[in-house]
Amino acid sequence: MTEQKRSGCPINLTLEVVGDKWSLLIVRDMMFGNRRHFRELLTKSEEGISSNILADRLKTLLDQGIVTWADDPSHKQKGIYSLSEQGIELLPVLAQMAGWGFKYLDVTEELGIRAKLLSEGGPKMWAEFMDELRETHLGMRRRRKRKAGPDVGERLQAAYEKVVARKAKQG
Amino acid sequence: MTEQKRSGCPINLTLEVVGDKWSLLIVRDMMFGNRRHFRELLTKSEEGISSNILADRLKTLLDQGIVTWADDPSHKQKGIYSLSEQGIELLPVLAQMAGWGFKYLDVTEELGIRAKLLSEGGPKMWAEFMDELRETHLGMRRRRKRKAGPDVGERLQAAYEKVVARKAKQG
DNA sequence: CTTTACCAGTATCAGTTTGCAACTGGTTGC
DNA sequence: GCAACCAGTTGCAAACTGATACTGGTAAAG
Repeated sequence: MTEQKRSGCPINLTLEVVGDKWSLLIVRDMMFGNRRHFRELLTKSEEGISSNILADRLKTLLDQGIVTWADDPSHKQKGIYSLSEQGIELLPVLAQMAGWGFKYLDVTEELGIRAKLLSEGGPKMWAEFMDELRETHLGMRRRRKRKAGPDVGERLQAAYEKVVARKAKQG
Repeated sequence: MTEQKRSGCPINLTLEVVGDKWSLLIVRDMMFGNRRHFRELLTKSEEGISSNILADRLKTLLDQGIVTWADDPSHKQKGIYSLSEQGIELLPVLAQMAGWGFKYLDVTEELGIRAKLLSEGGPKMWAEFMDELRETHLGMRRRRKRKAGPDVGERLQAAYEKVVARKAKQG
């Protein structure tokens, strides 16, 4: 109600919505890790979010229309969180942030490989990945023709696992 | 020293650096408003940042190498803040955030017009603007040939002023 | 040369947010 | 029917935020 905006600038408004240390990480985990349940987001979080913060951020992401919620028919207690179109369209923001972080910050190899590929892939790859997200989160048929090879999501995941495996072998 | 990272993920690391409600607004004002002095950033801030927060954020932006500081020869007390290459390369992040905010949030017309143009202009326009920023902040000669028309920065500013003028006339 | 305006911050302190840890109330699988 | 799992909620100390006042100095005007 009394939530007054500091200004009507699009950058400011975006920051008021997702400009904190956790919201975009939740979106990231839903996008790239396909975490859809509260417990998944909680326990598989690389950064170790705490449950009250997760609950609070999910509430605002829901209020903002960035994610949606639905019953999980397989389990009376479970709910499924999905990205909305608005949430899916945060991908380019995340991709640019990932690219910048990869270039300038002290990124670990296994967690940086996705950023590298996504950055090299550019807007075309992002659009393809967003189409895949529309399929898994919105239940939409893909507009774009399915490419011959594996999905963008699968390629990113495979590249990540390859690095993890190599590092494990090296010890 | 004891500043431990939550994870080595590029998105997380980026958020740890600029994932708060003010840092990117300071960068925005330096980029699009050419605010270079403390007082300019303080008093011309659309959102009304307070001096302690501004001082604190400038300190971390300096620590992170996103902005640099130099004496202003014209005034013994003034310093000039400039964007580094690393800071200039935050432009695509800001542009994507601006585009998303413009599309989904309650942006005012005069503050949204730059976002609209920048979004429509795409990566090519961003690259051109970044070259202009390298000129004004790094003192570099432009690599790209100077286009016939006015600068991107000038075009954005002119579009903003046009909207302001029209709204003033209307009432 | 002295008064006023401007400059870059710092200090203080109340209010808010964060985040760990423990807990609630329920469901599912064995 | 009992252990494990589910989605959160609660309590509380510590950290962070932000409005306001203030410091110590420089520049410009009269």
